[in-house]
Amino acid sequence: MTAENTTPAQAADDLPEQLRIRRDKRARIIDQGGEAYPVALPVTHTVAQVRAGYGHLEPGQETDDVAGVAGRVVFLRNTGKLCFVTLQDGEGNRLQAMLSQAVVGEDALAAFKADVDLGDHLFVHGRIGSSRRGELSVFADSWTLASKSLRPLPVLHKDLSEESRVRQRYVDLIARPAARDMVRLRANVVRSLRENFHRRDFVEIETPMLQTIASGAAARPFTTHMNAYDIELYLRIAPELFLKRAVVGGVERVFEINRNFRNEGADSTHSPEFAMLEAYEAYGDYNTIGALTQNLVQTAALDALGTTLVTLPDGTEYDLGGEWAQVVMYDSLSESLGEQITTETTVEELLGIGARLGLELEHKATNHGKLVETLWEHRVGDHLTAPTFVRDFPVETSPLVRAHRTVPGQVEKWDLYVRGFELATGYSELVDPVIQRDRLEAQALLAAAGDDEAMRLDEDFLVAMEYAMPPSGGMGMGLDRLLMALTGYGIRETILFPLVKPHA
RNA sequence: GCCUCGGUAGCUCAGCGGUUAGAGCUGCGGACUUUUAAUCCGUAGGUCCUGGGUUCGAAUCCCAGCCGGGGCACCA
Repeated sequence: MTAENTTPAQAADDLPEQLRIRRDKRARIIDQGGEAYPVALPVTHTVAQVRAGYGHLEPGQETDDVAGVAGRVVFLRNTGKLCFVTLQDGEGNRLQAMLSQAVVGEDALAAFKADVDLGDHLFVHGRIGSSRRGELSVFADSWTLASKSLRPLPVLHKDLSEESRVRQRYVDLIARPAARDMVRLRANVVRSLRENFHRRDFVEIETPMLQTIASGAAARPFTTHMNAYDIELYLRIAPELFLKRAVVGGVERVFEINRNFRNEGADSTHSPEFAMLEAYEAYGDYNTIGALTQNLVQTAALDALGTTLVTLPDGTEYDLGGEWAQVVMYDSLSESLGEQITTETTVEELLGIGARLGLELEHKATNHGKLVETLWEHRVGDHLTAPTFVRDFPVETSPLVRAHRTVPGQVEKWDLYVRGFELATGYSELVDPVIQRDRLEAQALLAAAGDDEAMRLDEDFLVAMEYAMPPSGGMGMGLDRLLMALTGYGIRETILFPLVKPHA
């Protein structure tokens, strides 16, 4: 044995039996002059190509077509002088190979039995045909180990525990079809969104992740430190203020698909890092950007699922298609409460309503807007399942939105609710730099008073706005949440590698 | 942050004060040339999450902590 090929004895002693045996097999294969990890293999067909080209074969029908195919071993059946092995590709396509002693020879078959385990990558070469039982197969005339797995596969007929799924997604992807599907579904959704934007002549840009002021949303940021300049930096909580700078500079139809970071709670609808789509359209408003959002979601559903009719894991269905419902926040809240709520309703009255409903609202008592939004979420938002635009928000909670064109005290903002969670939000953007400065200064006062989620004042953003931003519609949509809406899974299932606490 | 349920073999789980902690799959040895989670015979594999405590005796009961699921609170 060479030093490179030897597992240190001390480590090997601590290893569970099944891991130790596989390490020993690897070492033995290499010692005997074989390769456990060959650099290249003469692959001529993918598993999918063989299935597509020969799926029609009758049971027992053989061809003279020869293929070299590789895949991960997911089943092994040994009937003595004939072995069956099922190879799986990354998408979950499977193809059987048959190794007969009469074809590969006694030594090659014995080596196959000794060297190949479940989970290994295997290359087989041989004629394509169908077994007597009708299983499409490669009748191997030779085989080669493509990559030796040192760890056993989990049982493939039961799902991994939820913890193992996220901690070892690579295993989850091998074992669970839904995990494989989510990766492709997410990619197809993102592609659909991008292509839709490109068809509309939107320009995709990337704005800073590291920011000296984290603003553009009401959220607590992550902090970090830059050594070269010796300054504290924030991970962005939203791209909004930079996308607006771009609009000021003339990128008048602009979008970004990228990550935001918020240092807050994590649950089935919240992840500390999450993917966000934001888009701004000059000479649009919250109506045009709402229509755009509806089309983006519906087109993504059609492109990725083939339908706007979503079937959830529990079997229930709902439709993302058609014209989405619209409700006005104050009207729907008034209707739900059976009493009129307006921008004139006082904080004391709202607290009284909350108390009658048994809600703890004292920590929200800083202003009218927060109370109205909280009451609305409890009474209306949590129960909205069909996609619904909720329109016209209180001004206090929306410092970046322009005043409603006819209703005093409200702003032209909608939230898009689907299945009880907020999927997207859209504005008629506030472009008056004087009002914008007033709004952010008011937020700064809240921050100074201890509200650590008040929006920060970004002076350079205000200077940019003073160069005049055209009237615009803007929207932001949680990409992970779009996947949730399309699949019914929790946010951590939509993220390939979600943050997981390390074991102690 | 609070409440609640869970953490046992490589994987999925049972056992919930009383012999030496079990099952299925997996592994290892053997039989078998058409299997589909092959079958059959034999066999190995465990800091029972961690640390304290109670007890003649703890995987099991109590306390503290770590990690995870669900719910509440906060947030998108």
